[in-house]
Amino acid sequence: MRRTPARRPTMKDIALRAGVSESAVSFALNDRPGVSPVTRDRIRRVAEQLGWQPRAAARALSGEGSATVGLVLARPARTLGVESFFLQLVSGIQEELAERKLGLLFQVVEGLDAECATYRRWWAEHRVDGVLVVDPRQDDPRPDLLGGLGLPAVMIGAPAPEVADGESPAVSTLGADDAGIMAALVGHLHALGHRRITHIAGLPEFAHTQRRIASLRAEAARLGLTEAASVTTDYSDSEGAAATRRVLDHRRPPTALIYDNDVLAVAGLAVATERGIRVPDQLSLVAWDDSVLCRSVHPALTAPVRDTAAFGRHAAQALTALLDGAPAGHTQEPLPRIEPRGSTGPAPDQDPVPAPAPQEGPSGPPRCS
Amino acid sequence: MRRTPARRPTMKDIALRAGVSESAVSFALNDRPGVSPVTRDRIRRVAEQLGWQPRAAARALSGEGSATVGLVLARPARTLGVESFFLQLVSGIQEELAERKLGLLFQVVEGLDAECATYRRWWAEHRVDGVLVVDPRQDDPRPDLLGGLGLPAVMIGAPAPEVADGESPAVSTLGADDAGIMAALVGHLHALGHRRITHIAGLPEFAHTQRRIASLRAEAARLGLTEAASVTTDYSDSEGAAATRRVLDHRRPPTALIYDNDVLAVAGLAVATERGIRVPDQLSLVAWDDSVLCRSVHPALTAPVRDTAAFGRHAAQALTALLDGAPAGHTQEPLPRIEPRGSTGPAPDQDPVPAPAPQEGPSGPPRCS
DNA sequence: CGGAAAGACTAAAGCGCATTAGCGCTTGGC
DNA sequence: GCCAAGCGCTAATGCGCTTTAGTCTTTCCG
Repeated sequence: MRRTPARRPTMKDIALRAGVSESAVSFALNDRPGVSPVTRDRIRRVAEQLGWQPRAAARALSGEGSATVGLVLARPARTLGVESFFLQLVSGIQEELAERKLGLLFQVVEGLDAECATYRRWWAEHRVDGVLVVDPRQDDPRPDLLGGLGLPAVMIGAPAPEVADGESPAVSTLGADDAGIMAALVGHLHALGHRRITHIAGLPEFAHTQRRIASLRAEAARLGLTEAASVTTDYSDSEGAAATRRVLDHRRPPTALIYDNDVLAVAGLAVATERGIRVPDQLSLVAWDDSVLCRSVHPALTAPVRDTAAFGRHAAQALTALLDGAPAGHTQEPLPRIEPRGSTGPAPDQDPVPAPAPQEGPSGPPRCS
Repeated sequence: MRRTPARRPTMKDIALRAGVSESAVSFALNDRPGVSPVTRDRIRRVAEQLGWQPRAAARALSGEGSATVGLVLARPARTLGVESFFLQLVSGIQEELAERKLGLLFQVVEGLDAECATYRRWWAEHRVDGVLVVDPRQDDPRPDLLGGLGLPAVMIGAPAPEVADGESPAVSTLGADDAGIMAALVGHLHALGHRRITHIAGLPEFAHTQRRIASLRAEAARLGLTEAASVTTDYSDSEGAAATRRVLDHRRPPTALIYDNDVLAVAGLAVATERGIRVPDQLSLVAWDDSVLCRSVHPALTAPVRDTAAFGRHAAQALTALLDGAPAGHTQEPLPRIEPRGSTGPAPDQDPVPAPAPQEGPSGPPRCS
């Protein structure tokens, strides 16, 4: 038999017990003037003794906001439970939110449209005070949408927006230096003697994918590398493996591969292992995001080591600043350091010999973007 | 310059426009009797036209519940962003919740105490109508806590609780057949000729860890395996690797290893690779949870393939049933199928030769639980 | 010593919704 | 032809909190 649940105390209970009016209680508990220090203390004691907590809905209804921020993840299911990145990010976000007693409303949806619909609904229902937005895109409709709704937002991993003089941007942005990282990775490989580098990228509609592709091209031009290219994938292991096979089937395959996330890189490493290509002797591999994964496989994967939890914390800080009334602005994350591990080494003198794959038919021609 | 955000319409606006009272609007929009079909339609149209959505706080305040369920993840940060399991689970949970227009309040905390504190706070603030609880433990305090608070809850991955006749359990449970899976895994390995099996387990305080350990012991006894043991870890890659090293350093090392999650297994595979132990010729590996990871590494890891998203969906269904007033009960997940992959093969005729680890001092004696 | 100002506190209204009581009208049964 | 019942709707209340507008008392100053 279920015990009848305890009734939660309200301010009225406190007022009764402390012998004051409800307003006095409100003033006392919200650090507002209007009550003497002694009364304040007494009220506080009673509140504590009763285990009172403000009822979220009542607060929200009387104009205080919902004390909640939202986060929507819009990724196809199969690439979802994959990257350590998100849980790390969320974990960092929470650290900051917990301090401010803000809740995190979380939603996983299939695509961009559903994501936008979620924002609209949250806005209409007053469910969140602001949102954190991930995976900025090319021609992203979300800043305008959120700006139009007047819903405070932080675009995580987006560059500073271009705004006309005097205008203030609709949303805050938290930049990750993709170009800088790419330059560092290419520099690392170039220093090891690599001249043919291929970039196995993620989804082309994401802005950071485009930035990385552009940066690779720029660095290649700067260093005089004529054979540097990017191919895009959907972040899934299968496409990572397939792209790797295609690239390695090339007449003059690259000596180094840069993968846009850990899953792609691990899948690529498996392809190399399967083909008997020695890493890093014949082929060097780099993963974009560091993770347990990168450290777990053998050889461990060279990767830029950034503090993802801190990234999340900064994003949450940018949002709380916005909620406090600060104008939207831009923050830039520091450039992470490249951690060289077993998967990168000096470029081979000769090209790696792509042994025919064990149980595989002839591969098609490599398709590079 | 930020546009002044649009004012969100309330029922009063609808009432005004439709020329009826607020109550009529409430009746019409909540499918309650008291308005004629024509008026109802008119009101509905106006509501739609205005893009009205019920304000969550107001609903909650007038006794309707918060339309939100909570999920707390209490895992040390370093083992967090690791398993695909959680995001998959959450993704499944959302599918169900989205249909019922329920939000998911998500929180990551450091430990059990913080988790319990979160439940208390959520309860006191009326922030959630129910919670989903993961990682059931030995002597878990959470069912009693939640039962006492009268907060509907579903323990994900917990066996049916023992309750006295006539009593109903405090919370619902959704069982995963750990014992059955372990039996199937041991059976698979036994059929391949393996006789020395070690189980690299997860955190000992989790109930499922204990169930798996007990099941391994039982199966070993049934099959007459004298050398079957479990060692526990914290799920981190480093402990997975360390445990693997210790076990392989044994005088007569096992020919098969069962890992309690994908990360441990991948770390174990890396150790084998690093030592030049051929998988599966000399050593077979099994991962408990299937994931992209298991499929990405080479050789791919044999694992029980369960539909984690469905698991999450079922958990959410159990909770919504509870919210609808159904009594707490138990549901059992079906036994997943074991997917044999490249990491398991016939037991070697001879023991695998544990080559001395490259840069490592002599290992201590293996410690098994 | 009178009046203004400041301080401590209370009363009351309002946030947006659900719900209950109640009002006026139409029907139906006898 | 009258009363009861039912329908369609409105008015009013309450959820728990914040906030504004007071009220009453004390203090300070000219």
